This record gives sequence, structure tokens and C-alpha cells, in this order.
Amino acid sequence: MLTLSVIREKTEETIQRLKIRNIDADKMIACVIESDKKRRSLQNSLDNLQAELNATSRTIGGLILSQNNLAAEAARKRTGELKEEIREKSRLLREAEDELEKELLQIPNTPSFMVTPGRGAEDNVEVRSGGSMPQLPSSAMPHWELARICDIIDFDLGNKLTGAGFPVYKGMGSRLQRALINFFLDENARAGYIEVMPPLMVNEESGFGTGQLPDKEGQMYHVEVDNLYLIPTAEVPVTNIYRDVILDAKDFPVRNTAYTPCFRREAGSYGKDVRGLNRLHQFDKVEIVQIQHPDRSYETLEEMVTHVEGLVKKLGLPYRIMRLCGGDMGFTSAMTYDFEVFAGAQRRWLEVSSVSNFESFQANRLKLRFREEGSKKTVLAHTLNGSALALPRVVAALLENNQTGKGIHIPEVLHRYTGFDFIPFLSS
RNA sequence: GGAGAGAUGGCCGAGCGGUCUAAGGCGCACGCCUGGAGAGCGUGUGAUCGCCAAAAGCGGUUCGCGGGUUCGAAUCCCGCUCUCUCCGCCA
Repeated sequence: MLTLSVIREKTEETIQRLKIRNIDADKMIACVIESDKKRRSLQNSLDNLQAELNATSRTIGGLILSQNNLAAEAARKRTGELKEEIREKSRLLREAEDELEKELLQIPNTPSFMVTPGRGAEDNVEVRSGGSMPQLPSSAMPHWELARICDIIDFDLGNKLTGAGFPVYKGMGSRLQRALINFFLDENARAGYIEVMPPLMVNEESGFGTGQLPDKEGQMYHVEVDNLYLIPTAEVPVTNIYRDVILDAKDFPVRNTAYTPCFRREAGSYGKDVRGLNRLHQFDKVEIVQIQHPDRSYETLEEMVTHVEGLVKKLGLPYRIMRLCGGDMGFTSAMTYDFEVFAGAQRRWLEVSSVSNFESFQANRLKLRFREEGSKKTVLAHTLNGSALALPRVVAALLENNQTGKGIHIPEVLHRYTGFDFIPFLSS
């Protein structure tokens, strides 16, 4: 949610930034300004009525004690009138507040001026790339075939237990998952991120804090009896650790990393996009989160991108880093870099990480603030997060790119975690 | 799941219809004292909204959350949430 005072004070800048998303910002912002004016005027007159009521009430006790019954009665009558007016004004104020909130919630985050305007994925900007493209024979198999003939991932079995998009990892496949999770967590810890293990379900407040609620509840699994949501990403519980928190400037940067399964309904997805590991309802991901001073959040974003790039490099995967254009960015982000790795058999780029700066958009919902040294004023912090990394597509690319006629080579950095360096095809 | 107790400022804790503008303590900040520190003494001490260009100042809200009673609620009534204790169940 954008901050009202910023919309009020930097109206033109806000509109210009929103236009990077290719949306009609003028009307949205004009509406908000109008509603805010209305709200403030109501608030002001309500405050005055309350002040008079308080003052009058305070005199009544004294008047009764001094036996001034006539004056006491008059004062009583006045408070009665005031209360009636207050009731009405409060109702109007609440309506105005609800209206304003509704309008504010519909406005996406303002992209940074560094973000390129654009409509969709075709306008994204490739920032850099690395790794070498695999040279595979035409007989190379996609990962779902490889997973089957190595017997490391069983999609049909998952289908039986739960449904499509819930694979069962077996044997070396299961071990590979664990290895990747531990590798990522260790690398993140070395870079200064403190590991946390959050709950996998969150309440409504948390869903609201990071921007999944309202409006995007269709993407989350909802446990109705207890009104809890299965997390779509560790971003939700980890960032919400800092909901309603006031930090000191010297606490920055706050860095956390967490491994969690992630649950996404992915309603409406179909076709080759969802083949094999390309899109799942449950998948594993290691997330990094930072809370940073507004002056330094973009440096931090670059630092996080470099860190994620290091992970991809160590795994030896061919990658490219895209800076998303305005039209392709998520609702809550001010700037996002996507990491894509190339899966050699499918000959497709697969997104494995998304690293974003949310500026104060989430912090405003979370009421996540900080105080400058020696200052009394609270200021909204900036939140950032990124995948480091999401597993399924990494596994897809590893399997496809490292296949030989006999099995799959495991990258060197993982050997100490897997305990093996090669997954052989089963002799049929 | 059953029974009981409770939720007060950064923390502990008093208050049980007007003097709450929330006692007292701890913590923290500043000042005095000191060669320096400590002790001691003094002063201050949250969040949030509005008025104001801003600061200062003034006003509103805030004693778990939401309603109600009352001229007036931390205090009385109703509902909800959470915590603790005991019992039950259980990895």
C-alpha cells in the first residue's frame, strides 16, 4: 500500500512512477486525494466535537458538587446533543476511511525510475548472463523422462496421494532435494543471513502484511475451519516477523533466510508450462529477506542479485538476469530482477528466482518502522526479498543439462551434501 | 475438548465510575555532581491521526480487540481473541 503522505506531497512523481506500469494513474490518484480531503475534513470536525464533549463532561462533576443544579442540567443537555452529532460524524468518518482504504489497496507499488516502461515479458531487459549453454545430442531427454528412468521423482504417485503438481521425490531424488536446501541455506548463512524456520500457515493479518490479501486469496490454499492460509512463499511469515515492529537505524540491515515448502493453487495454468517440475502446487524454496534503510535499499537489491548469481554460477547453470519492465512486475514490487536458467532438453528459459525491492509498500501495511539515531520520528523501512533459490526448476535444468547416455552428473559443490556424484539410469 | 485465572506504557506493577493528564519501580535520555566512572540528586520519557508550509503548540484516539451502559469507563455489562494453570487427548 502506498503511503498517503507521499501521495499527497509527491503527487506528480507518484503518477509518473505508476505510469511506468502502463496504467491510468491520474484518475486513481485524483480519487485518493479527493477521498483523503474528505476524510481529513470529517476527522477535524469530529475532533472538535469530541474536545467540546470532553470539556463539558469535566465541568459536570464540579457543578454537581457546588449544588449548581441548573448549570449541571444545561451541561447535561449539551452533551446529549454533542453525542448525537458525534455518532453521526463518526459514521461518516468510518465510511470515508473505508472508501479511502479501498482505493489505496487498488493501487500497485510505484516502480523505481530505473524500471523500463513496458507492457509484458517481451519488454523485460536482459541485464547480464553467464554460464555456458549445454551441447546436447538430439536424443537428450526432458527432465520428466530422466526423473522416470532414474526413478528419482514420481509424478504419478503424487497424483495418487494428492493430485497433479504434488510429486514424490524418491531415493537419490529425495537426497538431491535435501542437498540443494542445505547448500542454499549454508551459502546464505555465509553471506550473513540468519536462518529461521517459520510456520507454514499464516493468519489473515500476515497475508495482508505482505500483500497476498485481499484480492489474491485465490492463489493461496485456505484452511477454512481455522481461517489460516498455507504460505505461497517464506516471504510471508518471515517478513511478517517484523510486522508492528519499530527498529533502530543501527539494526540495519536485517537479514533472514528460510527454507520452506511453498503452496500455490496456480489456478488456470495448463499446457507445457506445467509439465514435470515446471510448475507445481507444492515446491521447496529457500528465501532471503532483508529489511533495510530507505537510503540503501537499492544497493542492497544489487547485493542480493549478486549473491543469487553466485549460487547459480556455483551450480554451473547457464543463466540470464532480467530486469522486469513496468508491465510485468508484481503488484507489490518497485523493482524486480528475475533469474532464469536454461533447460537444455526443453530448450526453454525457466525462472528460478525473483529478487525485489518493495521499498515501503509492504512496510506500510506491516507498520514496520525504524527510528534514526537520536530522532523521535518513526519512518517506514524498506523490505526486500528474493529466492535463493527455488528448487524444482533448478533440478529440471540440472537433470537436463548434465545428462549423459548413462545418467546424470551432479555439480561438484553438491557432492558433500548428496554423498554421490552421479545418478545412473535404471537398467530396464 | 472441559474447568478456572488473567491481558494496563520499552519491561515489572498499582488502580476497580470524575482528582487517570495512569501511582510506584526498572530501563532509557539529558543535566547537576566527578579528574573520569559509579553512586546520589534533578528533569524528561510511547504510538497514531488532525489543525499548521514546517517546528513549536493545541486537539482527537489509544489500558488485548469489538460493541454497550453513563453527562463521564482502565474501572460496570455483552461478544470475540490470546495467554497461563489444572484435567483430557497426543507426535
